[in-house]
Amino acid sequence: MGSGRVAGCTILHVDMDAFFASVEVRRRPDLAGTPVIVGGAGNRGVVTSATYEARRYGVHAAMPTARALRLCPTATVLPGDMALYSEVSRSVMALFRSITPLVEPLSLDEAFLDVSGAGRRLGDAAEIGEYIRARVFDEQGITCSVGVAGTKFVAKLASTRAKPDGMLVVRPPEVMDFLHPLPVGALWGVGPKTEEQLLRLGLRTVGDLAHVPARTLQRAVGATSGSHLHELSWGRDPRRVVPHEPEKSTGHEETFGTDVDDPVVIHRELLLLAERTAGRLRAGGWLARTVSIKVRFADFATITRSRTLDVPTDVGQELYDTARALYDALGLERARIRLVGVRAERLIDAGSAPQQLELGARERGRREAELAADRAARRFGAGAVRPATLLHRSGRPGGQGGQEWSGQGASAGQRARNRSGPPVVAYPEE
DNA sequence: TCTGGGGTCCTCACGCCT
DNA sequence: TCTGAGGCGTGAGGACCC
Repeated sequence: MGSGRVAGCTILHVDMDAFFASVEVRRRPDLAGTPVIVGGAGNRGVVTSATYEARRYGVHAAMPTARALRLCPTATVLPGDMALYSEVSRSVMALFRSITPLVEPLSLDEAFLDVSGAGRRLGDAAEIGEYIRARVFDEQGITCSVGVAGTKFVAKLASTRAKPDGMLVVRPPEVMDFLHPLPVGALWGVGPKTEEQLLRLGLRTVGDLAHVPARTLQRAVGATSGSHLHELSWGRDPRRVVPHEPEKSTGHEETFGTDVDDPVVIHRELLLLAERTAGRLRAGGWLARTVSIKVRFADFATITRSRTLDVPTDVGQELYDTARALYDALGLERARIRLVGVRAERLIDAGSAPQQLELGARERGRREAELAADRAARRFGAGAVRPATLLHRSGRPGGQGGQEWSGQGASAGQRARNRSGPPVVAYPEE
């Protein structure tokens, strides 16, 4: 594995190394070579990214920040800057697309590339991998790791093995030698629960799994997952690199700084989350057919409830009305709530959705107000315009301070300046 | 130790319709 | 007219990924 021509290998998996933390170090060179953690700093924050210097202390993503700091007291904790990471991500993805149109982003920091059409121009897949690594470093000042293989799944495992700042090529004849010694948990789709089930069957490695009849696996983990895992264990993965998959859902959720049992606070949070979700729907040009809510209780038990709408919508007030009805139907009497979330599901393209004759003037007026709010937000920043009740929020992280002006019954056209910040306008709720 | 936020996919149960 | 099977949509929950 590693050198020479790479016949049969045209799929690259490119993964930025400790992406968020690396971007922060680029911005603050004084932190180079030191442990840096990006994540929430509050009592309920978790690590989203950590430099390799921090990982040496056992710090990893999804770990509570408080615990990470106990393991690595000298680490610098930074809150994160998604706008900056998105900008770097866009530049990196643009570089990938200059090499091949077949780029499938998986998240901000990783993507699959099918370079079968780029060979004549740039060399074989391994040469293209090294070219990408050099250009990402030259242009962005951060490192990435590359896996090269004949399938997406092996390419992804290869990039993981190559980290940090490396590249691994797995040619088709080498796939079994590469795969079979790996622990079953290395397979895509095997998380802690499935791994536990497989270990109970005595299956520790991918090789163990490959030599068990597919029907045994299907009995253990379900028909679909069982046959899928069996195929993967033999290196079979027919999935192609697909440049664009349409979004299926979008939403927001938020964990309260401390558990909440006040229905007024929860309703207000649902309104905020519904407004944000609707803003995303309008920005993406989607309508939602289904609204779902998520409620997590103090003991971490989590429930979801959903309802399909008669008429698909991108209006925050309509999302909120449904979310609130779903929440109220739970009949929770002062239960202690840790988190609430609102999601818009079963999205359809707003442009292709049939016009609803029953869409009354009231709803249309509301939608126009929210569209005006979107325009104001683009001009003055998120949160410049919002429903009146959200101007008087307190007791939750991210709540707004008292510097703002609330225009009672103001239209989006009415604006006022607070003493130091951007204009803030409120529109009344229905 | 005490668990964020944004997603996707799968399974199962249930009601409705043919 | 009744009944059962199967398809389908919907809703809930769990597992997993980054």
